Amino acid sequence: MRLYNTLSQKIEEFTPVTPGEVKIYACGPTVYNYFHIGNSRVFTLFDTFRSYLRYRGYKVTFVQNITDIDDKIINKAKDEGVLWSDIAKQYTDAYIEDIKKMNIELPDVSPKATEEIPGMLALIKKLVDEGTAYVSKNGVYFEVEKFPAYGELSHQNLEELQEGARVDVDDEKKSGLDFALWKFTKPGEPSWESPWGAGRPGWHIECSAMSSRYLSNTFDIHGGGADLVFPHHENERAQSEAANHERFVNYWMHVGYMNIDGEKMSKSKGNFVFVRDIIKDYSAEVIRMFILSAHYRGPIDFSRENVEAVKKGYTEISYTLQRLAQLDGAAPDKKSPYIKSFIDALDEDFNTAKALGIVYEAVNDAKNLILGKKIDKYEGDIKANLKMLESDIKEMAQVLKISPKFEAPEAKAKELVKEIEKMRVEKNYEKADTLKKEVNSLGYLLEFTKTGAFIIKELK
RNA sequence: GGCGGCGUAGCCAAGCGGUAAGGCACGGGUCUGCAAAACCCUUAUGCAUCGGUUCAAUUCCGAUCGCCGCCUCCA
Repeated sequence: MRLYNTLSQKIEEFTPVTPGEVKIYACGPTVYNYFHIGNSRVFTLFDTFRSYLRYRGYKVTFVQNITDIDDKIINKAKDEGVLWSDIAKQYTDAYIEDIKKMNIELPDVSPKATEEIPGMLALIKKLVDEGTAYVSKNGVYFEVEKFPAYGELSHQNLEELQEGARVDVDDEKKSGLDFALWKFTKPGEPSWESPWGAGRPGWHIECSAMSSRYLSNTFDIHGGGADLVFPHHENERAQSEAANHERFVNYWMHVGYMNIDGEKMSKSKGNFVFVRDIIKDYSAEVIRMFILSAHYRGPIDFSRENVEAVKKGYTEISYTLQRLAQLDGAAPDKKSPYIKSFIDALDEDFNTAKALGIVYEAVNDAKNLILGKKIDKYEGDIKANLKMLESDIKEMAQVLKISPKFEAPEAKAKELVKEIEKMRVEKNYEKADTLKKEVNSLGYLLEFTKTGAFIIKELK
């Protein structure tokens, strides 16, 4: 398998630290609001990636933090006149609800910042003791000058960063680029004790502490949205490597933005759609398929029209699987060449768009074989080939977690169809049409083909 | 100003040195008693523009134009 690494800006062969195991850390939500479809791109992408890694035989450990203490949470609490911890609790619960609605598996570990303070303090202490961090009036700061590799991940050099810096210069800091590891308490704000004074953690330190604790100092893959490359991941890397004197992360995976009308969807622009709203109109599978329809590193433009188009494709897959399920026979002990193409596509920097194209091709073959068309690459018994395709399509859909859910047609529908077939033989078309309408009203589409009648549960 | 990305048919989207996957839409047709979100065909001598390298470029290099993003909280 090969993956693009933000650090090297190249696609590299993926080699895990421990053979057969993959340790992944992805930055999770700051719980001050519901998450939107753009945020869910990262969650969905890593969830699908996790599924694929398992399919490829890896044991996966996936850690994703929950930032439950932060300026935005404090501000929201002030605005609403409630406790900051109530805000954190409310939106943590909402996050878990929404994740479940999206059929995203919860991480193996979901550490909360407020429960990991000791680990963060230990890390900060190391940095202070070694002189990489210093204590100022407002908090404890990481001194960027002391970490020569600073800027490598985001491909910036210090001078340019300093020139471009739009940050207000804080006289208490040695450099505008230095960032807070620990912020001393301001009146009315939550705080924890520390050797340097009461305060709360800076934003970046939690990920460094948690990834070390739950994965290891050096782990395989660190991911998140492309907007985290700088400063968040750059800072994490600086802290961790300065403290541990070990390589922090082997592969950095960054997911592109979801746009609306060509512009990044973001909470500050207000051009977002909450997952809890869109999920009312589209199934988790359709939304996931929409997200997977573009390569993860590029942008994807959200619009109802684009999701609608994907939904039609999804419906086609569902209908074909329903048709296949109604054929008797067992899958033979072999696979179509599509499985290999599918793996090849995903092995090359997780190209889900290409993989989806392969699913469609398999679906198309199945449709044609059902009609009794000859396709050169399929030899032998048609039903066996169809059952093979059914098994393969299901396999691919399961890996991508876009499996259509459907049940066998209900008994009443089957009876009616038998009756319709009888009427057709008797050329009693009037009666047949009446019965057809009855089946339609049960929510089924009917197809009469040479291979037989198919009863398909209609997707709305 | 620095850094990064993008520009492929009406729309979405792969491909990234060897002659344009796939999806949606449109149009034409076929099967069918009638149907079918059933099937077939059609749709880019062309991949923003202009140059260059090469036997060969959408793919590499350079320039130009346009769009977007990061450099400030952001997935």
